Amino acid sequence: MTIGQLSELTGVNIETIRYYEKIKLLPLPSRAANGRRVYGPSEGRVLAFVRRSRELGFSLDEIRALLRLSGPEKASCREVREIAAHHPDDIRAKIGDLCKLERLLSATVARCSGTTTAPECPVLDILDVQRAK
Amino acid sequence: MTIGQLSELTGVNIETIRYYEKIKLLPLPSRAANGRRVYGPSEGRVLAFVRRSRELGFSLDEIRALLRLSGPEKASCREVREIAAHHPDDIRAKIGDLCKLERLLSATVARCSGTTTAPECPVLDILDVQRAK
DNA sequence: CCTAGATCCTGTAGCGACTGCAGGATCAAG
DNA sequence: CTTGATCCTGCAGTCGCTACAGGATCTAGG
Repeated sequence: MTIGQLSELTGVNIETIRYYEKIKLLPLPSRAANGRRVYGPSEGRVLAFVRRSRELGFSLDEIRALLRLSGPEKASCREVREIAAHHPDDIRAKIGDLCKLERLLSATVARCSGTTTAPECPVLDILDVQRAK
Repeated sequence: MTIGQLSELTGVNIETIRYYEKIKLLPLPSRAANGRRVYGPSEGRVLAFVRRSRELGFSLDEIRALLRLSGPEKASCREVREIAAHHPDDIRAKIGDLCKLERLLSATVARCSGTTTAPECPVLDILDVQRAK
């Protein structure tokens, strides 16, 4: 598989694949005689794992740790749990923040007629004056 | 007011204030004889505006635009509305993503006993195999 | 066989929004 | 007069990419 095909298959940008290689998230792939990278199906699976983990909000460092744990068979589920466990809390907190924010912003934009001049604009008011959470 | 007091007052890091100045988000402050930055209450208000806008998810470029609109009295509310209006949608989309993610992750972590070895760990499974949204 | 365009290579610089540090100057309190 | 806090400038680093520049090589069509 060429890097382009791997990119196609996993939905990960070519540049990003090379970047992952550079920061040693992915192992150095073998090379064809012409110097081009050659990938097999196992590399595809690893990269898909990385992509999926990114989508779930894990950092590249955490993914590195997860890959280490999923590789050699000796790893314990508990360690995986430790990495994964704090995420739902973070996420819930973020959701809460965003919900408050969404209510405030859309209510404010709704009150904004679009006709008055800036000094009376509710959107500017809310940024300027209002301190309510 | 010194930069430290301004930082205290607004909750914006000193380094960040200087950064905002460098990228011309904030105007150059006047200086005391010893070369130190001196701020008045109006600078405090502007910086608080910036902070609040950041909390609401506006980019520094958008904030620059909002400041321009809120400054000279001629600005129209409609332009403000244009900048603000697309945010609630973005935010709602983000909330939706995060909710799905939170459900998936916490259900998975719950299923993870912490006792099995890595190959059977549900957390690793979900990253590795499962493709469901 | 030749050419055009696609794909690949390395290496480096840029993004946003900061954060941190080096190395020095100056201030305020005891 | 000394100590420690605060300030100054300027630059490098963070994260997770993305976008070049400038070249080499592959593949398909004529």
